[in-house]
Amino acid sequence: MGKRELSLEHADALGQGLLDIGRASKASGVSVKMIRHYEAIGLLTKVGRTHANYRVYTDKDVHTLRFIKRARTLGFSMDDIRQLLALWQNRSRPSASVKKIAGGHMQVLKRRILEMQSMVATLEHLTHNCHGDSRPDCPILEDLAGDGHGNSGGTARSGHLPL
Amino acid sequence: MGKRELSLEHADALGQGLLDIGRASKASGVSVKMIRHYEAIGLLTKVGRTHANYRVYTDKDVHTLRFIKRARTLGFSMDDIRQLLALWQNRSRPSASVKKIAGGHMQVLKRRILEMQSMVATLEHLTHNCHGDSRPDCPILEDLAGDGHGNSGGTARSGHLPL
DNA sequence: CTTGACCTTCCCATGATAGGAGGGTCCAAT
DNA sequence: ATTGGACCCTCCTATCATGGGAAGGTCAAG
Repeated sequence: MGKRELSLEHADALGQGLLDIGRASKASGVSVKMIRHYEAIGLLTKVGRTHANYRVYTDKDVHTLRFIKRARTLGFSMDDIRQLLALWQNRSRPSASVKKIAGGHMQVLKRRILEMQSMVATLEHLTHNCHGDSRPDCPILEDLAGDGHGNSGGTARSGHLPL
Repeated sequence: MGKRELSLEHADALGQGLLDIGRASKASGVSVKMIRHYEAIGLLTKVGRTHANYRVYTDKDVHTLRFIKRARTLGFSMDDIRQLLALWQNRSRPSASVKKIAGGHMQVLKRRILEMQSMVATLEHLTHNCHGDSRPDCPILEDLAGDGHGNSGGTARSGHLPL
């Protein structure tokens, strides 16, 4: 069936190395949706268009997309990426600026890792003490409930609220 | 400086232990915004109201809020919490059900930790090789750009873990 | 009565990503 | 030439948990 081979040659001015958004997506690993989004938020300078208003991507654009993709894979925020792209495109950048962004990001990551490790440690402890059978007694729930009172029906003295 | 002391006594029928949303917030550590939100999404059964339409919280409601708060602190999703609350309120629950939810959550956490540790390892390696001075040469950018050898070590180019 | 701390509802924003509706365009096969 | 369908376009909605703020009501204290 119609498997549209490369075309858009008809477009106003193009040599080769020009891709439509679907091909740019495959070439970069960034989804079509996200490519449009990155353009919308200004991460990608406005790309070209065919006469039919189709976006046209150069090898350079695709390279930028791969850059973004890789940075996302390393967990950088879009904001960090915006700065990294600017530095990348500035051939007289000081590498210290790049290193600083990366260092800040690592700190964020490390803090999050510690938080999650603490969660895991607690959960590990609680589940270790939970028999995990058909009986209702459960230290996990007891912890969540605030330990102190075994709970539930305890303060059943709820005042009726007639409204 | 009308510091509205406890009142809402005027409300039709109340003994004590009944709080307005602000007090319930302080007592539970859950923000006022979130208390309303939890009610809206059905995590909290509808609370009482005064004649003036103010929400009224019982000790039991506050206990539930603290339960939610604690579960969030341990990183459970709202969906997990919904189930945990149901189990908590079901006095004949099998502890195995609770343990299963906690175990699933731990797996999610552990996977995320591994992902982030991998990011950190890569970044650590890259920043280690970056002089971080005024010169533009930067292995971090080289890696992101995918340009040739950004990748000297072993860890670098992968970025994906088996999920 | 005024003040101001508190409450109410409703709408909007975040960050990164995805889904879908409704409609246009290109090309190959009928 | 028409058709089918793969692809493109824009615009709107949703996610998840949280918070900000506007516009207005209520209450106790000064």
